[in-house]
Amino acid sequence: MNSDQFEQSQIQPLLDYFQQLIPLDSKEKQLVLELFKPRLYRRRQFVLQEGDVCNQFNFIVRGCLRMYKIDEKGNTHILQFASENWWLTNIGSFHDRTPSELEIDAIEDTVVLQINHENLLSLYINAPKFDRIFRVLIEKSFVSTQKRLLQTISSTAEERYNSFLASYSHLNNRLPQTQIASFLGISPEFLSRLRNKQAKKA
Amino acid sequence: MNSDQFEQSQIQPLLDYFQQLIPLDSKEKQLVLELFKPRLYRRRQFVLQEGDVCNQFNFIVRGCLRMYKIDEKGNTHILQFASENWWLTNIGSFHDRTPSELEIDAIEDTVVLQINHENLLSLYINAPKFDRIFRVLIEKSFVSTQKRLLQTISSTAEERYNSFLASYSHLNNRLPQTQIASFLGISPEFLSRLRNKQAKKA
DNA sequence: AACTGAATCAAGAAATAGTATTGATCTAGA
DNA sequence: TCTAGATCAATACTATTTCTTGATTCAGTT
Repeated sequence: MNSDQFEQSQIQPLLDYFQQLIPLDSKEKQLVLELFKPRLYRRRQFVLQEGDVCNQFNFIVRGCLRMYKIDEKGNTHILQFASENWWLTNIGSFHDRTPSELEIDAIEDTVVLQINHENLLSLYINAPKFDRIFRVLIEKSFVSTQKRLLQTISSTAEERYNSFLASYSHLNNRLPQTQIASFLGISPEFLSRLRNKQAKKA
Repeated sequence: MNSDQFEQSQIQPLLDYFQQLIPLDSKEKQLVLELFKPRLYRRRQFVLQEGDVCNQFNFIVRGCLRMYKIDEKGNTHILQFASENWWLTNIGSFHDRTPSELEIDAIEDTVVLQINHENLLSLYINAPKFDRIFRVLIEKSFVSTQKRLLQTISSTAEERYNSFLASYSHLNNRLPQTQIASFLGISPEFLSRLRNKQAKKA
């Protein structure tokens, strides 16, 4: 498979995604084809390192990324997972062109379609419909972050785990327990016990 | 260990290295301290990815890096290993500011001291002695590449393996056999048989 | 004071991924 | 037609990652 075929075969999920929000005309499709580039990240590979300016907006075709912060004690706190058909970027760093405090890396081998800052601006200029599309998609992410914050400040670990299950059931068996624990803000051991408890109940 | 202490403790091998070639005065040492930055790469982490411009000149403090090319069939061919007290950079890409066809990644967790393109130029301007130092060190690498090329076009796999042993005996037990095979340009299975054969002889 | 929801630490166990070996078969070039 | 090597498949071995469990601790409830 040469790299052109690779691009062809990977771009479709993104076109479908846009199409579902607002139909695109052929000029717009063409722009997407030109400006989004596929890229493979291997497990554990960094997509964004602390201190670098985030220059990419990523659409996940397959695999799974995580965005997280490492605190002074060296503990990692996962802000967000992103798997198939989700977006991930450090939008603060991307927008303001400031060094990122967050890191992004791949939990599994992951194929993304990415557009860099410059090309995204050019996309907005050449096809203003994408202003709306990106507004909508950012709203979606924003809302889901709000929900999660609310969960976090109002629930016990078990409740948070259950709502993780409700929203991300497809990731529950796919991700190592340590990652889920770090997303929920509990210790891996405690998550192990929660799971055990629930298994016995059922 | 805070990051200052980390820098302090890691820079010495590089100062020793330079010192051995040509003694440095304190201003020059100071420049080295300011312009070279320590960095840790974890096993499998990329130092340079295909398509990016190589912007760093790396001195290996500990660990091991490899520079390689992935061909159209997906096979990887290792051009060079670099372990303690060696240098590694894609000098073509670094010098011409062109996208790299080669990749560099870490075979082991590796600490390097790196200087970027801009800072290296500034080092040459502020301390012309480094023109000579870097000329010497690049000559060394050049000569060893020539030797290897000559080996490659003139010897059997077994001879090449033996001369790998002669030059890199410290890496023989440290690197996975697959990596050595890819360096020698043979299949891992065949290397296994070569080793077996030599073990029986002895 | 006792209970609950958690954390931390240590030790093993289980699962997975990475690496090496071996035999069988195939191939290109001297 | 030899020889130096590749390729494929199966198995074995090793190392790393992940999970589980018990013991202990701790800070806020009740």
